[in-house]
Amino acid sequence: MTAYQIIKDAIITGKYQQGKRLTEEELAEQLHVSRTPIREAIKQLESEGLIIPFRKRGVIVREFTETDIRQIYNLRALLESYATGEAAIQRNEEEIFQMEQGNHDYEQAIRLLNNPTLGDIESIQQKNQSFHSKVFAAAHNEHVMNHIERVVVVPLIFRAFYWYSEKQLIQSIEAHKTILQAIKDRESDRAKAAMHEHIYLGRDHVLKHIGEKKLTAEF
Amino acid sequence: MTAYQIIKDAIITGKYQQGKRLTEEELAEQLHVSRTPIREAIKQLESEGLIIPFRKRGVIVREFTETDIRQIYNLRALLESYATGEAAIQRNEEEIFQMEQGNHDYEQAIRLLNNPTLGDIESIQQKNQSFHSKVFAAAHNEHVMNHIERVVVVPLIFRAFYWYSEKQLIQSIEAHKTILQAIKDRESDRAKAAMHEHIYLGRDHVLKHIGEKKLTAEF
DNA sequence: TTTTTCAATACTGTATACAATATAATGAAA
DNA sequence: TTTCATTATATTGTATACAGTATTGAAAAA
Repeated sequence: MTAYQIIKDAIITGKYQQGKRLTEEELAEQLHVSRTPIREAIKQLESEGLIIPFRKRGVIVREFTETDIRQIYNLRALLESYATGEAAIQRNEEEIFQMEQGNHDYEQAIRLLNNPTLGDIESIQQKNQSFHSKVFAAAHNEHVMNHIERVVVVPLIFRAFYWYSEKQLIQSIEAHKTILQAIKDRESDRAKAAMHEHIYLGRDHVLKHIGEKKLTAEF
Repeated sequence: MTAYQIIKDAIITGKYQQGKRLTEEELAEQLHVSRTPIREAIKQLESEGLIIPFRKRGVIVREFTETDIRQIYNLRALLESYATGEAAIQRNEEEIFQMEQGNHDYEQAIRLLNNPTLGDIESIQQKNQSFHSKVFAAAHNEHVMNHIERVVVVPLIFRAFYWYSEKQLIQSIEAHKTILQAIKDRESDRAKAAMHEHIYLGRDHVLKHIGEKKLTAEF
């Protein structure tokens, strides 16, 4: 694990809470490395928008407002739906197989769920992302892919899965199946629209819950 | 000027040609700085996709194929048209004024053009970008803005403005005016579509000319 | 008390030396 | 002559010292 990954994880999981100030020296000591790799990590995280400079005295972990979250999800919807539409045109049989497998894994993980732990949630989240990635890969468009990967990962949002009811999780499997079928049928517009809607459902789910329960580190 | 900006400019202007290999030490010597700021610059340029690692022995300036150019312009069209549609909804009077001023400056620069030098072309290009930026600013969406800023860099390498005829330049002023009017009228879809088309014209212009005259550093 | 000036300090920014490592070159074995 | 193992070398990765600078705090002036 690089310093970059460690710090990023600490932010995403909420170990470094929003608004927390970080200095190079402090991080270097915590991770038992020199300031050099820490500086590198900070620069990168800054460019990703996860931290922001704090008047030449280190950085602070960025706080995301409801507006930020809405804008980020809308951007995701824009990019991912575009890529999905392209995937419906460019995909080959091998990629169809990969996507089917990806969604199968996702479905399995959900069906086996019972009294989920934080680790289970993370695993589900990861399998969901893996399915999405397989869809984008089928678009054969490196540039769109890069932009999708750069869309800000909002801290603590992985917990959205924690808030899903069993019914909602099963609906998300169905959404994946709809997307996949449209891609198989080369119905580009339909695949695109289905992905768009799928992400909007996720967005609204998150927005509904951040109101109820503020995103904090306590779990 | 930071090391980052110097190297980036050298790539955009073609001083460092596509395929050229660069090492930290070499760059450090050329720019009369130590390897530290060079490393920082390289990391950033790598993340922007302008250079790619060359088997742990420095980096090479990335080469872009016709497919890359098409994909990048399509992505630009997607993001910029989205932002333009949002701008038509979110804009305020001050921003309208800024956009008008921006396009006025662009028009002036073109009308005064006569036997243009490379500097003139660069100035026009910059004024065009300035107008576009003012449109995106009116969208009040930092996240989309960040993505747009990342996608407009590569097209700079291909110097679209160098090949524009006077007639085409005047057409681009008109396109800006159409976009601006739609934003003023809060006609979101129309503004979006006009921007989309404007960028597609730019794309096709570039694609047409990369075949004719190879893009080299001699200028 | 409020504002201004100045010094202290808490940092970041840069240079440099050295460690680690992948690649290239060399020579030995097949 | 080709393949494999070994050494040399080019180059990145990391630690560290010191330079530079904005911010803070303290003292002096208003």
